[in-house]
Amino acid sequence: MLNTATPITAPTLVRAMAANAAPVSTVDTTAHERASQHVADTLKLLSDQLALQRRVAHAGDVIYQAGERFSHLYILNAGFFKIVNLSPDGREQLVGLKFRGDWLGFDGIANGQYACDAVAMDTGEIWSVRYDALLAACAVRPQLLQVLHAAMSREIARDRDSLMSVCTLPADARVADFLRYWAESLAKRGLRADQITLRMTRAEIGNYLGMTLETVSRALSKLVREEVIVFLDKGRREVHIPDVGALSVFVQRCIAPAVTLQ
Amino acid sequence: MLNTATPITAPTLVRAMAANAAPVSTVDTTAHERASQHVADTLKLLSDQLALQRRVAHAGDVIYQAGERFSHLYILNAGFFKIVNLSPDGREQLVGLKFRGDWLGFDGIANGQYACDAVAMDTGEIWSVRYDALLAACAVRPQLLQVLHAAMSREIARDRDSLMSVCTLPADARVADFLRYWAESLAKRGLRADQITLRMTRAEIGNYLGMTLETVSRALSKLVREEVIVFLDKGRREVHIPDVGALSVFVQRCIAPAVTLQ
DNA sequence: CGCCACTTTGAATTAGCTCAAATTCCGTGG
DNA sequence: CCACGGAATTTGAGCTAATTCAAAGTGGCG
Repeated sequence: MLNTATPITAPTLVRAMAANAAPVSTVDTTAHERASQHVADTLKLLSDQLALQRRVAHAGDVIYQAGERFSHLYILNAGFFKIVNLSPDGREQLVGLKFRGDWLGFDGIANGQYACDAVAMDTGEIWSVRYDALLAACAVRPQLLQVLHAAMSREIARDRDSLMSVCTLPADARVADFLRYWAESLAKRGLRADQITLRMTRAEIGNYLGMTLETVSRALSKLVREEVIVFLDKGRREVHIPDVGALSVFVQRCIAPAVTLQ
Repeated sequence: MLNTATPITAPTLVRAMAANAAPVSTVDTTAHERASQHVADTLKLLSDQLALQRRVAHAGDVIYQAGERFSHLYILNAGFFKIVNLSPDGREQLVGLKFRGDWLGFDGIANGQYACDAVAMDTGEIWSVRYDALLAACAVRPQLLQVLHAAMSREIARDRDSLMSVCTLPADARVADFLRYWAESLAKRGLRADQITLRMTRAEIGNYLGMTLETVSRALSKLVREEVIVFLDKGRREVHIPDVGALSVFVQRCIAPAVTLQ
C-alpha cells in the first residue's frame, strides 16, 4: 500500500480506438447486441435532444482537471479513460476507469468545479454537453433525466464496490477481481470480454488497487502460473481470460480460510 | 486489513438525537448558523414542494436493505447512519457514514433495487420521498433538481476521497483523517466540531477504514499520547479535538519520509 | 543499435495482522 | 446497592503479507 512512490501521470501508448469500440462477432450475438444497443440508445437520446460537441481524444489528453470551473458533462463514445483524484498534499489516486457509455464530470456539480482529473488512456471519442443545456433538455424529455440519474447511481455503487475490494480482499484477489470487473464491463458494453488490453502500467494498476507495482506484477504472474489468465503478447499487456468464472474462483480461494489439507 | 473477522452489524447504544442535532452556541455563531441554515433551506425546499413522510429511527433500525425494491430516497433530518455494502460471498463493508442533511438511497436508482443496507446508529429523524414524486416536483421547481444533483455529486466526490484515504495513507493517518473528516462534516452542518461521540465500535471503524479493530485502538491510543485528541469519558467514545489542524499535521507527519533526526 | 521506461524476480524489512490475555464498561437482576 | 456476565477495548508478542530495495531482463522507439 501507500502509493506515494511511483507517479501515475505518464501517458500510455496510443492504440486504435477501433480496438475498444469493436463489437463482438461470435456465436452469442444477441446478448452482445442488446448490451451494445443500450449504450447506442442512450447516445442517440442525447444527440436527438441536445447540441453535443464531439471530439477525439488521444492518450494523455486531459478532458478536465481538478479545480477547473465546472460547465460540461462528458459521455464517452469510445476509448478508455482514467479518473485521478489529487489531495492538497500531493498524493494522487486513480479512483475510476471509464469506458464507452460512461459519463464523466459528476464530481463537479456540487462545488462548481471538478474535483479530479479525467485523462484519456488511448484514442477515443468524447461527447460533451453543457450541464445547463442538459437540464433544460431533461425538462422536455424526462427519460433523459432517468438516464442521467442512472449513470450517477451506477457511479456511486461502483465506487463503493471499489472501496469494498480494497478493504476486504488480499492483494492477489484484488488484482483478480479487477480483471473480473474489467471483463464484466466490456461484456456489458457488448465488447469481447475474454481479452483485455491493459492500457495502464503496473504502477497505475497498483495505485488503483492500493498496492505497489511489484505486488501487481507478482499477482499477475501467479494468475498466469495458475492458468487463470494468459498473456498473448511479449509485452504482457494483452490478457486473455479463458474463463471469467475462474477469476471469481481464484478470489474466493484467496479469502477462504487456509484449507487444512487432510 | 481484511475485514472478514469481526461482524459490524451489531446495533449500538441509543442516544438522545438532540446530541447530534443541537446547534453550537459559541462565539462564532454566524458561520455555524449559515451552515445550519443551508441544510434547513434544503429541507424546507423539499417539504414545501412534496409530501414528505417523516419517521423517527432508533439505533439498529434498517432504513432500506440491499436487494429491496427501490422506490424512495431518504433525507436525514437528524441522527447518524451507516451504509453497509454486502458482497455475494458474505463480506460486509461499511462504505459510508451519513449525517443530517445527507441523502440516502441513490444507489438504488440504476438497478431498481438498493445496493446496500442503510442502518441507523442512534435515534434520528428521516424524511422519505417517493423518487417519482421527487422527479415530478423537480419539473416544477428546477432548484430542487440542483439540490438533488449536488447531493449525488458530493457523494461521488466523498466516495473517491475515501478510496484515496484507504489507498494512500498508513493506518494511523487513516484514523486521524477519519476524525478530521468527521469534525469537518459536523462543522459544515453547524454543529460543534471539537467533540465527537463515536457511535461505532472499534470494529466498525476498522471495517470502514480497512484495518483491524486492534489497529484502530492502537492508533487512537497514539493520538491520545501525542495529545492530538482527548477522551472525555471512561468509555473512550467521546473524543475531544482541541485543534482540528493538529489532526492534519499528524496525517502529514505519518506520510512524511522518515525524518533523519540529526 | 542503443536508450529508456517498464516489468519481473529475489531478498530483506516492516506495517499491520492474528492470537492471547487482562481490563473496563455497562446493563441486568438479585 | 452491589454482584455478575457479556461485550468492547486495550495492550503485548509473534507472525505474515506486502512493502522496500536492488538487480536483471525485456520491449518499443528514435
